[in-house]
Amino acid sequence: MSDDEKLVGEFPFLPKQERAQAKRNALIESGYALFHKKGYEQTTAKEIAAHAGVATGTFYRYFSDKRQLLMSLLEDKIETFLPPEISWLSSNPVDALASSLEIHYNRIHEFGLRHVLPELLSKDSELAAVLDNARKRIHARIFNGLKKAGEKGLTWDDLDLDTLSWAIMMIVENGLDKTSQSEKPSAYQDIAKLICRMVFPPRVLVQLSKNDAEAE
Amino acid sequence: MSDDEKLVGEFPFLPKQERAQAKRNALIESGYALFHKKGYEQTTAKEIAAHAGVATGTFYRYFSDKRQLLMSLLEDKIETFLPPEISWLSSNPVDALASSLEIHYNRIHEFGLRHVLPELLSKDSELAAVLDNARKRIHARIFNGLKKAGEKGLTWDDLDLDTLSWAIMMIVENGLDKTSQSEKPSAYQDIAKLICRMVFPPRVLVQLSKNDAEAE
Amino acid sequence: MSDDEKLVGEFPFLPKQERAQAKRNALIESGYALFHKKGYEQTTAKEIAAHAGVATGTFYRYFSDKRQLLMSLLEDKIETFLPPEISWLSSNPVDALASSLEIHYNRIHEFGLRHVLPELLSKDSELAAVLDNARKRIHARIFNGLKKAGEKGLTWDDLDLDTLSWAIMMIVENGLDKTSQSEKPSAYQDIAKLICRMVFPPRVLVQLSKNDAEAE
Amino acid sequence: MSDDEKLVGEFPFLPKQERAQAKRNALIESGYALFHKKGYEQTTAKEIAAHAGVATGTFYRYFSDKRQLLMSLLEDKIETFLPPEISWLSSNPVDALASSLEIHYNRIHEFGLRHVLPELLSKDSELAAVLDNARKRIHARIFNGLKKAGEKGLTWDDLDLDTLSWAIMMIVENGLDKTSQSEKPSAYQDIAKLICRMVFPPRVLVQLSKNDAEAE
DNA sequence: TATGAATGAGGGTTCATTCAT
DNA sequence: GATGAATGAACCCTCATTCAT
Repeated sequence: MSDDEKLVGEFPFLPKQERAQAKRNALIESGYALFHKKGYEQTTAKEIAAHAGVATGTFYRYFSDKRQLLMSLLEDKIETFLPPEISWLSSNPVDALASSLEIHYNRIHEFGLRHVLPELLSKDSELAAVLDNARKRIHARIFNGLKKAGEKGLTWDDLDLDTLSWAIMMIVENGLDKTSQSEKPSAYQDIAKLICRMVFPPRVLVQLSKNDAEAE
Repeated sequence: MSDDEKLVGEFPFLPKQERAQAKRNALIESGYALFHKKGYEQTTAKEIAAHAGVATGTFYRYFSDKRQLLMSLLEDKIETFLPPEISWLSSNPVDALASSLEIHYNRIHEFGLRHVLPELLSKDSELAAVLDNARKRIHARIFNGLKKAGEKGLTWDDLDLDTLSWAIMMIVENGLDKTSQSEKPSAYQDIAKLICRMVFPPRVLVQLSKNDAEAE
Repeated sequence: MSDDEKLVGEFPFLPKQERAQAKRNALIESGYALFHKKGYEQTTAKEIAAHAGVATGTFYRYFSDKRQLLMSLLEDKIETFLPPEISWLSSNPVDALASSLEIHYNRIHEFGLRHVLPELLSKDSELAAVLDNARKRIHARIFNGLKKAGEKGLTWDDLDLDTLSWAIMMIVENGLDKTSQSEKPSAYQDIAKLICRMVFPPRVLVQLSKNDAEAE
Repeated sequence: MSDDEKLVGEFPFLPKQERAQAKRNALIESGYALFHKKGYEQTTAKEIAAHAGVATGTFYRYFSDKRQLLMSLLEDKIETFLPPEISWLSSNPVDALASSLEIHYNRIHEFGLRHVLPELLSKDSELAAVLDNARKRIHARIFNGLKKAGEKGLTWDDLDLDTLSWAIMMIVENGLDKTSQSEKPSAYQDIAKLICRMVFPPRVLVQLSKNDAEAE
């Protein structure tokens, strides 16, 4: 399956750029894996290089230092932070939300770098900017979804959308693993229900599910 | 010239134990201040000792290492994490909650170690345990408050209290500073309202404020 | 766009050897320029190659290492060290010497490698030999000039020509820039006068300038 | 002979400050020895520490880096650069100068750092300043000696003292080792004679030695 | 006990040199 | 030949920890 072996007689190479790209990616993946496993400060450039199967010096061909690798890593992976679009207008918002949450929590969990970042933020404003930007995008995405729902007259009419988006983000952003001792199957349903109660007045929820029932 | 040498046969002001205790405290406070300002990894034992006005070696008489100082520090300060008791039963739960939130956010903000901790957790399970324990206490406190309210029939009747407590904790634990660009005066009110909507059905909120009005 | 590719069936302008020679020269010139600007130790092979417009590896086709390039460089440029022939017999030796000095100081100054070499000498006897050889040639040139003047009976009759040549070399070799704060226009004249006093007894100087006056 | 062993029962220490000073000195001496032997760039901080019998880190307690050790070293040793006071007024200036030269050349030779410095000067202006200052002191010392002789009417009356001092400095500063192949016993005498010819008109030299003869 | 000088392993980074393409 | 990515030994420097005083 290796890209290096095709036909007879070996053509053992990718064009230069691709090979370099591959190496760069290997370093990013190694950085990711090791930051994830051991934390950022505890991981050395040497280790990352070794894990990627290249020499120490090669690390510095692709990245000016460890920090810059982290930045690249984040830019590559930051999409993971974005929650999926939430369809508030669906006939059954609780279920829809629950399934969105499940997908998102899994992605977040898979992207295990959240706990690596906080200490760095205070001393690295560029990094902070990258993350802050990601956060703003999440917030905006939630905000816009809610706004559409609001325009249809579905939400509470005295909502502060900014605060609400933020609160949802807080819930969405923090994995379930914190209290994972319980890990009950209905967790996503329960969270979805809570969030819906912040968003919709009860009558809307009833109405929506009635539509749902009729539609069946 | 030392404080310890005056006249003959001087009495040290504090019994030995107390003086040692004072030194220990000075180290903890210095550690706290420096971790806060520069981050945990960026702070050296020497700096902490210097800041506390003792010699480097003295640090190691009181703490086996930097990590252990952090643990002690947390045990001293962890109370700050605990939100104040929330009086869900108050006649005006939104206002009561808003004011509790404000107090708590301020305390959390003042305790600036939150951003120092996460990376350490992954490699130090003992530390994780300390924090997890704090978290459990917060959760329990919220949980119990809600339970009492539930027993009075005030809350939604299909609540999963565990999940709800957790969601409130997520909102409560994460400072407002994240989206601090807005920083509107009504922020606490808005958050409190959202939380109350997760907890109480509308009619209860109406009822409670009616009581409130009548009481006046 | 390369110079090598124009039309079909292009003739390379230079035979292979010449092109190689050109590359070699480019490397030497680049080495010279960079050693001059940044010092020997501070200049990397990569930089020299880049400055010469060739790949790093190409450097090592032409020179076994950086040191060897320096040697070649010196062999190319060492002529600059040689002071111009000094015409002691001229009717006005002071003026003649002054003008020779001016020319030589300028050449020495333009060849800015003097400050690069000394440290290398102690650890590289081959390099030391190259420079020592250059020095011997300078010494010999001065020595022979003086000898001719001596044979005409013009110099002090108790001169040790070896020592005198050496002393002149010391003065000639070290630029004026050391005490350049003064930088007076008469500097070369003054030095020339001093040197002439080491070489000629006063009466010869008088005699020579008398001839000079008569000749006019 | 060690300072550590006196009497019975060992009193194995110097007061703290002295021990620190001793260590600092050991480092300076080691730096000196190694710079001398291998050159500045070729000597590592680790080596200096090892040679001084201390750990690498100890080096950095006493010096911020290698460069700073060099500066201290120079400040310690720079006196060696200063030639001894030259007594131009002595009855036999050639002999007096010859003996001064011999002393100075030996000192210079013993202080083998001259060849270490030049490359550094171009990139380290602080270091350049230290050396420039030393040079100025040498120049001033020679200058003043000459001035006194001039005031007594002993020297050529059309001397530019600045240039003359500089020329003498060039001769004095550069060891004999350059052309050391010859190394004849009369070398100092010969040089002294040359210098005296730059300074004194012949009649003064004659006069002075006549005085000398009479005094005997 | 308190001190702070000393330790030395280990981190980040550079660069002369090689070698597959 | 020419290329330039890759190598890895070696550099500089830091700092957690020890220990003689």
